Amino acid sequence: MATTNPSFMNGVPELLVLRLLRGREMYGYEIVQEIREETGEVVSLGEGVVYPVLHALERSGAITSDRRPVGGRSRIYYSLSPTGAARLIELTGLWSRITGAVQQVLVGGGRAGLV
Amino acid sequence: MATTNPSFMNGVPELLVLRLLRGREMYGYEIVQEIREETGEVVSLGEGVVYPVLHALERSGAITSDRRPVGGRSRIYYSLSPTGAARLIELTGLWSRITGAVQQVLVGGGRAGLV
DNA sequence: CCTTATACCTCGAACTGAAAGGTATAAAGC
DNA sequence: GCTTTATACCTTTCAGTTCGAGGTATAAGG
Repeated sequence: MATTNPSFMNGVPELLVLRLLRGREMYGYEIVQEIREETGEVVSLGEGVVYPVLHALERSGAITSDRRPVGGRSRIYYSLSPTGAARLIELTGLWSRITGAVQQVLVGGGRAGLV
Repeated sequence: MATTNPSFMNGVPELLVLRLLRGREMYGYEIVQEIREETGEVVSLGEGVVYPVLHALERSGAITSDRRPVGGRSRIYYSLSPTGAARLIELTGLWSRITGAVQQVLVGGGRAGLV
């Protein structure tokens, strides 16, 4: 089943967000910075990417939100739900298969019938 | 045109095509099938993706074409130019950095201050 | 005060890549 | 002889993502 439709390389922002939320609950602004930092700025998703992803994930039940005032300011903390954990596993596997496939071509040369 | 940000995850078709052409000259139809085969159908780029990529690469001087009749039918063989070889190196490095960065987040957990 | 940092948000533009369709020849099947 | 299948090229249209820019509001620092 060669997953065709959605542009085979997409959903990386979703994957990253889910993965970060696996460890602890976080709020949007924090996620934006965390991705930037942890990837050494190689991947830098803006708020215009992260917030919509968060909203879509919440709508689909993958994460839950909890609005909390912190020092006078208001933050929305998101946590991973079981659904989200499953989705994370799914996306991680997909990512792994795709990068593996690309790597296969990159190394290629004369694929010595491994598999 | 001001090269907007090309979505950090793009250009994989271009990368794959360039890589395949590194080994030998190939024609479009062949490239389509080769990608399908070599990735075990995980990545399956249609002709609607490959042909435009080939044309863009030729326009940019990364590859050259040579139309040849083979058994009554006409094929356009493409070869990598020095420019294309450089582009391949560039894209390979980019791909490597990006997948590395994503991996960094995926493994993450407690990045022990490496850098 | 006024700028900077935090923290949220949305919309429009841009770009990809997917699908589908279109042409033409050769070979194989009926 | 005719039709289907495989080869081989190509383009256009469409949908989905991501990006950038902009917009609101509070708190803190100069």
